[in-house]
Formats: sequence, structure tokens, C-alpha cells
Amino acid sequence: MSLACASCPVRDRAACSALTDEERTAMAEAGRTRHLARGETLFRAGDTDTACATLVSGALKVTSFSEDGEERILALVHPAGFVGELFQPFAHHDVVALTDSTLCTFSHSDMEAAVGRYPALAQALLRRSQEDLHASRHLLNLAGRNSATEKVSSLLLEMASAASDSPCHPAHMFDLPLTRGEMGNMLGLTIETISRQLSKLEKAGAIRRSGLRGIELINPAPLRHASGVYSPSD
Amino acid sequence: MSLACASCPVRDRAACSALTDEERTAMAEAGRTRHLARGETLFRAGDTDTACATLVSGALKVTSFSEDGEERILALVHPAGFVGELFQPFAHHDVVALTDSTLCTFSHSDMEAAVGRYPALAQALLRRSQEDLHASRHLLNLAGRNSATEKVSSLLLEMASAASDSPCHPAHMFDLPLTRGEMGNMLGLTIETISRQLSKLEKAGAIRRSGLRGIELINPAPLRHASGVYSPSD
DNA sequence: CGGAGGTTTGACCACACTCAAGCTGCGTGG
DNA sequence: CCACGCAGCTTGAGTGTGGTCAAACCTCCG
Repeated sequence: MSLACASCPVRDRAACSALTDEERTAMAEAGRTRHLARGETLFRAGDTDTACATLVSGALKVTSFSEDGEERILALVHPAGFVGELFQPFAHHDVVALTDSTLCTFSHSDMEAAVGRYPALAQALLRRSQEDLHASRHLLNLAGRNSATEKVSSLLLEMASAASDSPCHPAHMFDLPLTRGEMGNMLGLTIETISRQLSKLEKAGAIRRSGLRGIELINPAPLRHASGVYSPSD
Repeated sequence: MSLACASCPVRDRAACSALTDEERTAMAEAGRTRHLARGETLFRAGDTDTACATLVSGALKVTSFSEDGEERILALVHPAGFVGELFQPFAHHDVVALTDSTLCTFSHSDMEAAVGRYPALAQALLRRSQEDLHASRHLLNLAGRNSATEKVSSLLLEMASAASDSPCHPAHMFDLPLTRGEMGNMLGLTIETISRQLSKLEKAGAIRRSGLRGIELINPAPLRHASGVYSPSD
């Protein structure tokens, strides 16, 4: 059996958790475990017969490229997330690893067949797809909001939550999986603006930076405050 | 039978088209036809036991409200589209009619039961959900893109396509279902900027405005040009 | 005819972008 | 082990696009 479902860290949360043991065993036959190093791509826009995958560990980004070669990040994928454009002859977006990642991949056709064969899988993917939709709309809301301070603050809080083990408390100290450029293009800002906002937050005593990637939340209050409330004294 | 499926204009495209005749008849028992006037809301964020619906005619908007009461449009729904947050105890967004609309509504619980009972329905909704996700990412991309001119041009072209009967050709002349304010908050711009951009496009001879809502596409080329396609001779 | 909601237009200003220089951290090779 | 080089980041100065505020103008309806 090519997949080690029994020891899979996301076996309770991923789409395949909806399957019975026999069904999962059958699917595992068709699946492959795959590792991606930071920067490696799973598939590109335009690829036909793209893979589908459940992310087991690490982080991915879903991006589109405009004609002039500008990247735009459309979504982040966290463990237990599903990627792959079902029912589409070719992919519309690129999927790239942000950190070293482990995935559980299936061929496009195997996955579509499985969706037809196992109603529980279709339902689980529907659930996931609705969650993705929700996340996308959340990002839309965030990126459309006004000030750069708001955007960066919100993103920091979200990254802190994603980095935390418990879903309720944000992590106190964590590494950003994104470069400044990547943060910028998620939020519709430039590298420089991100950098300036982080400096401002550090000066204000809200965070501390350690190295390029490390973030320590000293005082989350101003972040929450900034992500929506206008304060005249600035 | 409460629904007139036989004469339904979207019977071939909506999610329910995946059902067999008997299945559809069974679902029709549980459904209700409902009309909404422009501005009426189907459900609000926070509502429990929200309705699910297939849009038969008209147009809807899906919106969220920030703490300070600012509306943000997250998606438009066109005929054959599906609204309703499955698997969620309460709604996260508002759904409001942009124009007088006809919907085919089902209670939250009936719909979830149907998804469990009819695998084909789950699959059809999965397909739709993926399309919605794609649309949301498309909007994300658009709203994150740089210039106001690009945004407005793209939106105009999209509205023209949506208003057209044939999927390939944009309509030559159509009415915007959105107010300036609504366009603005889809694109992350202000009313005034939208207005100025439209004036600019009219002066440039690309469009003509008739009344508040009417748009006539005189020369779509500058619109396409502005909306991302890079042409060296500028 | 009058009012209200939506729109247009103008003047001004600020926030974020651009361009440019210097810095930090990290990997590679001598 | 240090020197070098590169990629990513920070910081600064100046500019411009789109926001804000304000006033006038349509257009639809009662």
C-alpha cells in the first residue's frame, strides 16, 4: 500500500476521513506520497491531467500570473487542505510549495472516478470547497479593506493562528512562511510597504522580529485594534 | 407541486439538472418559489436555519459588513447559481437581490438531507462550488490588480458578458445591475473614482452612458487593452 | 412640482508606489 | 575560517493615484 494512512497526521481532518476503511484502502492503492521542497511546483496553469492532492504537512500557495509575469497569490493551503481543479480540463492556477511539504497525490482521473464512486467523498470535498470559498472571500474582504496597517495586522494574526497548534490561541512566536514579496502580493501591497508596516509595528511594541522570518507577538492588542478600528492619534 | 420545473429557464444548468426526473419531483415537493424585489434580502449574516436557493432569474449579491457598517460585495450570483451556506450552523454573509429576482428555495435541513440522499446532487453542488471558488479568486485577482482603469474596464466587460445571451459575445448595450457604490466596493474603489473612470472611458470613446444604468459598448478594444493585456504600442 | 437618492465634477491631500541606496543574513568557495 | 556574493530586506526621498470633502447636477417618483 503506497500510502501510510494509519499514521497520517491529518487522517481525521482531510477529505478522505469521510471514507470507510475499505474505501480508503482502495483509494490508497491509487495514491502516491510526494515531497516538495520549498519553491517546487505541483502543477502550473495550463497543465492538463494535473494531480489532485491532500496536503499532509507544510504549506502551499495557489497563484496566478498576469500577462506581464506578475505573480498573484490567491490562496494558501494548510495541512488537510485539498488542491486540484476537479472537472476542469486544465489548471487555471499554479500550485507551489511555500515550505518543504508532504502531499498525498492522486491522478485527476482517479480522483474524479472516486468522487463518482464514493458519495461520502463528494460530500466531504463539497464541504472543503465551501471552506475554501469562504477563505477566498475572507481574503477578498481583507485585501479590499483600506489601510496597509490593517491588512498587515490582520495577516499577522492569521499567520499566528495558522502556526498555532490549538485553533483558538494564536502562536506567540512563529516563522512566517511567506517572504515580504509574497505577503505583499496577497494583500495588494509592495515589498516596501510591508517592510515599513512591520517596522512600525515593531516600534509600536506590538511585535518583535527575529531574523528575517521570525515573529514574536508581544502585544496583539494593537494588531487587533488596527485591523478594523480607526484611531485618530497616530 | 410547488415548483414548475418543467418550464424552468435554468433547468438544464442549475444543480438540480443532475437529478433524475423522480428525484427532482421529490425535491420539488420540498421547494418553494420565491420572488425578491430589488433590495430585498434572502438572509443575513448570523441568521440560523437560512434558506438555500437556486437563482432562476435576476441577480443577487453576497456581501459582508465590517464592524463600522461598511458593506463589501464578495460575489455576484447569476441565474442557475446556487446560494446558501451548507454545513454551517449560521450564515456568514448577507444575500440581497440586485434586481427583481425569482428563486427556488429550500430549507437548510431539506437541502442537507437531499445532499446526503442524492449523490448526483452532491457532485453537482461540488462542481458549482468549485466554479464559485474560481469566480471568487478571479475577483480577488481583479481587485488586487493595480490601476483603477484596469479594474473598471474589466468589470464592464464582465458585466457585458453576463448580460449577453450568448456566452461568447459580450452584449453591445446593457444595464448595469450595480450602483456606482456597489461597483466601487466590489473593486475596492470609491464612488467618485468609479464615476471618474466611466467619464474617462466615455471621453475616450470606448463607451456611451445612457441614463444612470445604461452602458453602450462603442469600442471594446481600449477596455480589453486596459484590463491587463499588455500591448507594446501604447 | 418638489424631494430624495444617486451621480458627476472639482480642489485638495495623504497614503502607498517608485526609484534608489545600503544593509543583513546566509550559502559557497577559496 | 574568512571573503565574497547574492537574495531578500530595510530605509529614505519624491511623486502620483486614488481618497476625502464639498457642491452641483440628473433622474426617477410621488
